[in-house]
Formats: sequence, C-alpha cells, structure tokens
Amino acid sequence: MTATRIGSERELLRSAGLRATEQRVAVLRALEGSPHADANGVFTAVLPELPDTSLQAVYGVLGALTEAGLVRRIEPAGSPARYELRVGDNHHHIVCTRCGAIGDVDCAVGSAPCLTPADTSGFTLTTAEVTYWGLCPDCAAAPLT
Amino acid sequence: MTATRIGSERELLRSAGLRATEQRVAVLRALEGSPHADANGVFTAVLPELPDTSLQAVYGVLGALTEAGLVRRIEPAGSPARYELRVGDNHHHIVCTRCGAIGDVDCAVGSAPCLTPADTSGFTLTTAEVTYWGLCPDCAAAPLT
DNA sequence: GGTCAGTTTTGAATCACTCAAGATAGGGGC
DNA sequence: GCCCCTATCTTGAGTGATTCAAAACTGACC
Repeated sequence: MTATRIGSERELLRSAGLRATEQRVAVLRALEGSPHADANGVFTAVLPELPDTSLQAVYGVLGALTEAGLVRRIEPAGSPARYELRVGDNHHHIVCTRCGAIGDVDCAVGSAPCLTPADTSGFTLTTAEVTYWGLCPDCAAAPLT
Repeated sequence: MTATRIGSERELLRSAGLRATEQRVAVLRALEGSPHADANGVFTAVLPELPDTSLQAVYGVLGALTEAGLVRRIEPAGSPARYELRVGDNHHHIVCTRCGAIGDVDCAVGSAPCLTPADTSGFTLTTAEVTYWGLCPDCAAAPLT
C-alpha cells in the first residue's frame, strides 16, 4: 500500500504541466529512495536505470521540478545543493557538522515566532528558514578518530 | 568615541593569538566599513590601502579570522560566502531575494523556541540558524522593471 | 637587530553549476 | 497506431567561488 506505484510519478509530472520523460520519472524515484540527495547523488542513483543519462540532464530535471514546485531545493552552508520531495509543509533541517547528513525537523512552535522578528531593518519579509546544526546519531556515537 | 582606533585591530588580533599583519588589519577595517561583504568585496576594499594584496590572502585571512572567532561566516543560498564582525550574539539575517542585500535581525523571541524542535531525528543539536527572505527597502520601492 | 615559524604571493587546480547548439523523444491530433 | 512539433536531453565547453602547494616574505620574541 505504499504510494510508490510505477505510474504515480508520471501522473505527478503531468498534473504539474510537465512532460513525463523517463529521466524525470527516474529522478523522482531516486529522490524517493534517498531524500536530501545532491545532484551528483541523484545522478548516481539514476545511472543504473538509465545509463545514458547525463549529469547536466539531472541538473535540468532538478531545476524544472524545483520550479514546478515538485521538489524543494536546500543549500546548507558548505554543502552542495540538496533536493527533497517533501514540499508545501513548513519543516526545517538539521545538518551534521561532521559528515553532512541531513534530517527533517518539524518546527516545535509553528512558524509564527520565527516569522516575526522584532526589527526587519526595513525589509519586506516573505519566508523564514531554520537550519539546525549538530551531530547525527552515527557521528555522535563514533569515537574522535 | 568610536571604537575604531588605529591600533584596536592589532590588539584584537593579538588577543586572539594571531599575528597582527597589515593584511589582517586591513581586512578587519574593510569589514567595519562594509558588513556582510563577500571575499571579493573585502578584497576590493583592501586594495587601495594595500595594492599588493592577493585575493588568496584575503581568503586566508578571512579563514583565519573565522577560525579564531573574530568574524562570522554566513552563506545564504545562491550567494557567495559573506563575512561580518558581529560575533558572539544570537542574531540572524534577512536576505533580499532580488538583489542579495543582507540585513541583521535580532530574534524576536530569543533563542529558546528555535533551539528546541519537537523531534531532532536522533541528532545532537548544537546551534540553530534562521535566515529570513524578503525584499530590501530599495527593491521593494523599485518598479518591476 | 637576528632568527624562524607563521603568512602571504604566485600560479594552478578543483568543485558545483551553467550555457549553448544540435540530436532526441513525449504526446496531442489525426 | 502514426506524424509532427516542441519541450527536453546530450554533448561539449565555460564560469565563479574557493582551495591547494611551493617559494618568498615578515612579524614578533629574544
């Protein structure tokens, strides 16, 4: 009963007004398998399925999907851009300072406090983004090395 | 009564255990003049004072100052790294989505809510970082073009 | 003022990403 | 099911930000 039927990605793409190419389907499926993957990670995941895919195509697909609102692009400091399928909800990310692993975090207090700073320096504010930094379970458990 | 006496940067550097080279003093002074400058901006600001300075030296100085805790490095998505002298306090940034201008923002509710997400996915959390996105006063006032 | 490790200069290389031109393949209409 | 048109992908090259390495230099302790 998982929602990952073969055709669902095609329907998702078409409903967003995009052509359902096999590269796009493969990228969506890759992101289902590894959330928060970067462009190269998606590329690696797509290759076995579509060996002729180019890295540039992956960049193009990710750009199109991002623009269509089907994927969300996150860019933690010091890391290449990551992409995830979870869109439309207000969730944030926690990044491991040692290995770069990323986890999803729901905002404990909702969006209101974070969205209303005391003084915006005259800026017109549209969105707020929270990034947490810490250690992932694996790195916290590992010795100093 | 400004705190920007000639010698103060040298004292600051020495107290942090760093050699007070003229390049480092010049970088600190550049950051006083333009907060949130990127490496190239600092380089440009330093050149008139020290024409023989290389861009690589600026990167090296900024890296050393960041490591020593004298400057803070921020990396908004889609922008080169920016550097600022304001360290040690809990303040965040607002970035103009059109021109990339950056402003400082004090957290309206303190750091507590942002630092306590409901579920950290097993991560050990150390810091939280908030980035606001919006339009700067100039871009908000400007027509669509 | 001399000495030496920490810094900077010079030159090159890497990484993530973008651009452009031509080849290819979805998918609506028949 | 087949054709055509255009969106998309492939191939190849280029850019900007940043880092690496070796040699020249210089700040700071003595």
